[in-house]
Amino acid sequence: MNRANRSRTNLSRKRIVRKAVALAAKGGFDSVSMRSLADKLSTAPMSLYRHVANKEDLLDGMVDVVFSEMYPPAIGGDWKSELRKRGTSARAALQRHPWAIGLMETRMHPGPASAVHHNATMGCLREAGFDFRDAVHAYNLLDSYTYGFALGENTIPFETPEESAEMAKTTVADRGADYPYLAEVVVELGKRGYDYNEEFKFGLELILDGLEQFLHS
Amino acid sequence: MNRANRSRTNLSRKRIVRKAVALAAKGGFDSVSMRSLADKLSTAPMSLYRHVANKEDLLDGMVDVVFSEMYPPAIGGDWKSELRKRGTSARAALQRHPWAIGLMETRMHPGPASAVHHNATMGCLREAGFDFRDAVHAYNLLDSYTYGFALGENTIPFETPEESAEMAKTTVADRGADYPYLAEVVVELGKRGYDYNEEFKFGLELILDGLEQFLHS
DNA sequence: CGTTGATTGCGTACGGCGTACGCATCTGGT
DNA sequence: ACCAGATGCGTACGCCGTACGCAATCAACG
Repeated sequence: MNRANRSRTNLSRKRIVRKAVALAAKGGFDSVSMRSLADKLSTAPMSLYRHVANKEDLLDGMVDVVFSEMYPPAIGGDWKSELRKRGTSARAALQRHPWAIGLMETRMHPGPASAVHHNATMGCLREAGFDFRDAVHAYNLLDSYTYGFALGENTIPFETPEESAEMAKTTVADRGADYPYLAEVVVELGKRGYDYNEEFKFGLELILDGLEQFLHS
Repeated sequence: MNRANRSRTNLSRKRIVRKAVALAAKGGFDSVSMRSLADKLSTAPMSLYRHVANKEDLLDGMVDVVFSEMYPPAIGGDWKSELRKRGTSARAALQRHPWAIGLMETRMHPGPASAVHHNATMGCLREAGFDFRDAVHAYNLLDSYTYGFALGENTIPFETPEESAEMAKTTVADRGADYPYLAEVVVELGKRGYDYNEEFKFGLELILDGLEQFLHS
């Protein structure tokens, strides 16, 4: 009766995945449960399973959304600047979707956007002159750095000044004298904070320069 | 009656944390629940809470075990070789304890081993000649790479040949022609597999060389 | 020795989770 | 008008973390 006139094809994989990403953005990754997601879509939990095999499959979809937001480097262009753009946009995407970091490289069934992206990046490296093995090396290096940086950036224990201060106390106060270098970090970083953009750029540039030298050697 | 003669102080934070790490090693991270852990310790779930504030606190303890297994670089030694040793042992530790990767940088209450380790690493960089800001840059670069690499290494979708083959099919078979570079990766890697040691070494060496150049510029 | 107060272990219970299973309802093709 | 397949959903099971409070034990003291 009530739901009788609800048009039947309101639900779809796409709509579900979209809402899941939105929900994760608003309430954090843990707030994405099949139950809460169903609520948000004004439907029942088990209804979702007609469009999504299981939660793992849902995560596959969510991850692919993130991949679709990363710039796919042009194959055959200026590899260094293309990969710089890729790195920057990848970090930005992971910053927008922190929940994705631990999932990106874990998927058993990569979606279409993932395929496009990986193909473009690998192609960019190969056409830049790296042979297969070195391209894999370079790819791994770039991605490890990017994901690792995002991991640190988005899960840093002190986000607010007061949390930082609290941590400074519990970490350092008692035993600060024993760990002078660590104390310096906590104090200094609490004072001026981080510029993550500059931080990321430093590493990315160093790696790209290193790869260029490697390529011409 | 039955348990009356059970010596009372069998349980302790240390024993609990140890068992938790062992359990994670054997059955995977998800198998570490307060219930299963209590089982392994022949006690009741709620008994654990006398020695551990909550599950988060338990994770803090587990993470500190992993930190304690990483080589703390000597402050004032040959920074490059010290950091190479540190990097190698850090990766090894994360390989032994894959469940830790996503947790290491997230802890709000770092344990003693964590403090020692971070202090040593930061000290090694400062005494190598990096000023504070650059030392932070270098530290972030090294750790991002290490954690990112471990993340990829330990969660790679294809571990067994058959899984690799299955993934090759679903990823590439239909649409392989559209993604030639990706197809190459799947096929080649399925054929000869990975040498993670060499893979990690490539990036670590490139980064250390880059840092050295940066230091002398 | 007896008493007492603190420490430690645990039984019960609550509200969440993912999802197997099967029925109810709607829709499009004949 | 009918039926077959697609779609939505109600119920139920076995997990999870943990709040709460009682029971058993041990340490200290009179």
